Amino acid sequence: MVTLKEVAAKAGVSPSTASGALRGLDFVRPDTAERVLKAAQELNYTANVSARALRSGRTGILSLAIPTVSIPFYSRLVSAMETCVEHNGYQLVIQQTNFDEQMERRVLAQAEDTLSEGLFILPTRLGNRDIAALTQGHPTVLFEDYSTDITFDTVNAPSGNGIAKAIRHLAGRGRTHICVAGAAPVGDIGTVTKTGRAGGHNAGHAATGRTARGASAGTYVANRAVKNEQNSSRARYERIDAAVRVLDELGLHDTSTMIDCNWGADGGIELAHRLAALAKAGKRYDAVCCMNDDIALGVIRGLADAGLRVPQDVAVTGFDGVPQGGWSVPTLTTIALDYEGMAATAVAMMLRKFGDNPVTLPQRVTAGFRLLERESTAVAA
Amino acid sequence: MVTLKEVAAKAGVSPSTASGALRGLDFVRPDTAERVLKAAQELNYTANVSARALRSGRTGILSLAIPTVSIPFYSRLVSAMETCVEHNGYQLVIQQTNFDEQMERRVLAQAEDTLSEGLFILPTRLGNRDIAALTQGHPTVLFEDYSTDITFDTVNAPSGNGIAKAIRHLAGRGRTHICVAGAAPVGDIGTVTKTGRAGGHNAGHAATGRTARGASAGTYVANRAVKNEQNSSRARYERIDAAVRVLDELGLHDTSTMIDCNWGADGGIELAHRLAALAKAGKRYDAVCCMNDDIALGVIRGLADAGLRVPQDVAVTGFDGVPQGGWSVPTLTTIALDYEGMAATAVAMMLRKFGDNPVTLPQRVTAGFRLLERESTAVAA
DNA sequence: TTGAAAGCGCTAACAC
DNA sequence: GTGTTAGCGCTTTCAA
Repeated sequence: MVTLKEVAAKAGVSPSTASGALRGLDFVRPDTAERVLKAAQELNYTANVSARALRSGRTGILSLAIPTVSIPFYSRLVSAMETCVEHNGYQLVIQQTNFDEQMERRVLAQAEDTLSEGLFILPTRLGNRDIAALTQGHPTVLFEDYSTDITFDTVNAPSGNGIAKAIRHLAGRGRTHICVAGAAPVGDIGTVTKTGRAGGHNAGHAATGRTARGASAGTYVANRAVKNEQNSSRARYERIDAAVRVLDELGLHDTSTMIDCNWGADGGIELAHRLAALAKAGKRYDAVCCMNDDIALGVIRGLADAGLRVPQDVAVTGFDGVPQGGWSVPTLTTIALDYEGMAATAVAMMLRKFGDNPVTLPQRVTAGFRLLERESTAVAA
Repeated sequence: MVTLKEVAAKAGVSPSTASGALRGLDFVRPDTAERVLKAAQELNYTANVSARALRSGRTGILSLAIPTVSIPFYSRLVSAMETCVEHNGYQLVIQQTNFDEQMERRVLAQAEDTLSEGLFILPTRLGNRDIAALTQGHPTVLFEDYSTDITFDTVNAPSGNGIAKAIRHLAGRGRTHICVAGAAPVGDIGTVTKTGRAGGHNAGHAATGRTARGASAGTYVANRAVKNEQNSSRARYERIDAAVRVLDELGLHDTSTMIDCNWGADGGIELAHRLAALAKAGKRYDAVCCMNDDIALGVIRGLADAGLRVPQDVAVTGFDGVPQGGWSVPTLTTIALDYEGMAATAVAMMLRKFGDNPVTLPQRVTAGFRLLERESTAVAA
């Protein structure tokens, strides 16, 4: 390995001058700088990053902990994050936590022990009390934190507003019997937290056919305590809240229902089968508002199994705007998220911490979104 | 930040002893070690990774350069790689090259300038001559390199064998007019390299309706020179080769065809529309063998547009075994890859370089696969 | 078994 | 402008 010292020697200057020249600092005379550059070139010199890191305290690495990269929502987020981080001159380490509490703990606990200068994490099992305890002041930015306190800089998907928009869209299409898929009715909240797992493997068990009645906004609010105590899948609650409120507002709570399911295609398929069975039994729903695109794609698949047509018999909406919804049969109406915007905001929040500006209080930013109207809701009831 | 020196002071020993104790070296007396550990605990000491890296030369970081993480094949691979790398005590940096030659160059050129101890790269634009020049001996493992020389340790998908299996499967289902989607006939190879882009944005333009006749194995082999010179999408050629050979062997080259398209769902959709037009004109194909799952999902979508039924009218196969094929309508018959196996092999190849074992010659490993029979080929012609 | 001393390669004060 | 000097925090000889 060729060192700075050798370059300096070859260029006939001191290491510090060489250092300055190589970093383009302007205290070096142009011709000197050129000589150094030439020497470096000839020796094929490349700075030792570890040494630089030790000296400067900057490693140029940020890390991102998400459940997995193989679920479309997360891979879109990772993709946007990598691009954004790279544009800011950093590299991105990824860590998959697999919806597992221990892995989330480990990532947080080891954050300080790592070359990483800062951690982005999308927690699914840990509350921000735990996170604060583990993170010990290490620069941290959260994704999808909906807790009542804002203790960390956070970037959230527009869960509430998005779901509201989707439901209004369905209602606007004349749908009156809406099944909210992936959200349990209030009475089941405890159950949700026990079995619920975004994209996970537990069989979703739901209080099928219950109407949202008992889950009116008022009732639900009373359950917030439970919600904060049990820190499972967070976006879920935000979306349930919104769904309940909008259904109430539209006067659809008697005809509609909320059914829990896994937040993956498997969950959607299963739920669709259950819906088909209900239809046979005379209880028809003419729309399914899914808590994410994977569920929605599964629902479309499951309805096809049962010979129910989308959108003629049942309209379906998703949430996230993952690419796959653009070429499913039928294509999926969804709430498209601004991934690039989310990434840009999160990275900006992180870099702000490194500057020597005064420290500001943590903020929570909700990403922009738009309703992507496609085939799965193209027909009015 | 609390340093080793402080821990040593608190424990009443020297830094070197403390260092040994913390790393569990056995020259330290047990009770001394315990004292050090206790001190470290109390001070909440955590070793400075940069310093350790500088001293030891080991950063514990590996990096993976792939076109993008938002295409399912790549995200599955990234997911498997992250898990595997983590199990081996390393962290994974990802870098998206976006099917762009300059980005691939940059990643390779900067590899040495990075905290990363080794680079995994799936090149799409660079030949391994270029790669060798840029990589300068930095530990490197390739994915998807099919060039004639084996100059790097490489892990490949079973492109040839996989496509062959898919085509045999279609033939076994009585399909005789097979369209190979995503592969241009020989005459167009030059064109492919100009416009072809895995998952990219160029509109695929194809010599529609040409049969594979002119593209028999013999003819094709003559074009290998071109193939090696132009290092675009590599898996492509391997798969074309196999397709041509098997179609020949099955006596289906007169009735079949090869049509180029983008390696994304958009390409598949477009191609399906073209196929539908051909069908109207009396030229029917009863099967489409796609070079990857994204194309296949697009083809299914595009055929639906035209009212052609899958699998009754047209059978469709994919390649890669991405999760989405498991819940499409219909579900997709595909060549499922062993992602975990690919990752394990690639990581083992990398770690072997770090050991002090004798250096062996580079190897090329082809991953295992199996045919996943699903609905898209469930009916015989 | 422990400690002192010497760096790993670089950057940042400070002097010249 | 440039060189000298002094570390960043750790590991690793080598002596004691």
